[in-house]
Amino acid sequence: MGAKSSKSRKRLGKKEYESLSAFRYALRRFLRFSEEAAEAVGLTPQQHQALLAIKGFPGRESVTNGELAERLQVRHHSVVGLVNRLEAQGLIARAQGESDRREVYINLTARGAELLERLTAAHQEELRHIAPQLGAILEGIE
Amino acid sequence: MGAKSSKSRKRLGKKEYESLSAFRYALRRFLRFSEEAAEAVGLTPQQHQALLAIKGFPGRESVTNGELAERLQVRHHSVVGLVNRLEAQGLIARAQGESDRREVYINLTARGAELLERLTAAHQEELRHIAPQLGAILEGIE
DNA sequence: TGATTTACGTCGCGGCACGACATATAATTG
DNA sequence: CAATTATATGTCGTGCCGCGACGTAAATCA
Repeated sequence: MGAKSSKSRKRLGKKEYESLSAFRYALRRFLRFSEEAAEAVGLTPQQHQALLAIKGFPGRESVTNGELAERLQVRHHSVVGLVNRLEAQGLIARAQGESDRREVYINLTARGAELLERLTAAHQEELRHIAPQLGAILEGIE
Repeated sequence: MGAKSSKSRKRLGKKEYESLSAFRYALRRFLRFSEEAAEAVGLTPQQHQALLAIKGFPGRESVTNGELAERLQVRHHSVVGLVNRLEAQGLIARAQGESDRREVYINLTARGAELLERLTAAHQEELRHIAPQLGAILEGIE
């Protein structure tokens, strides 16, 4: 039948590209908001994400290096540098694992928690604002 | 009243941090998928986003440098380097603006369009897969 | 026409993610 | 229990990309 290409994949029309592009645009704008909020309190975007991943880890508020890497979706040794910079700023503290002394558990300091709280409040508000829009775009893709 | 801090902001409990962190985690996993899909066809993630932003621009399939910068949420001169690399790979073509000769219009070549089509199909499928999960997390934040 | 604005481009820097490799501790196994 | 293997963190050097500062050309305005 009307198969134009070798693989029998669905034809993609202008509308499909526009929907996907609109989704990425909305996403980039949210991430941009987030980047600027982080910088406004003296953090890089990645440092902010690390603090959130620690405090927001399911069931705990302390994570190992490897766990943090998984939550941030980066390699473990990328986390090392990130944690070094956060430690230098006094926003997190390292503690060697008790049962397994290879592990390093990372905790927020009071100062780290305070910065994160401010950022989190701002992000909640922004997300409440854009969530309906994001949802609408996603439905256009389905 | 029970105001502990100077600013009368809402108290944030463990649950709020976990919700926001879960959202960012889901987002990072999607972006990671996207990064790997792009690399699998020989593109950097940013190059893929540029192609999508061009082909998915509302009502047109050709954009100026400045428009592209806005859609990607980066500075205009960050786009210049990106477009240079895409042009070198034969994925896009530049054309000087007709009415305003300062403008540069960027179009996809056939090869650029072909790569983008493959990536777009894969992304649609992935998004259909994770959209419900993303929606559920977002409702937990509202 | 001179001054200002707009659009694109160049240059060098810094942050961060990565691959390759190193070190320390734990677990396994013969 | 010594030797091996697996796991967790850390070091080093590289490359991509976004940015600020600045430059150039074309359009617009006074």
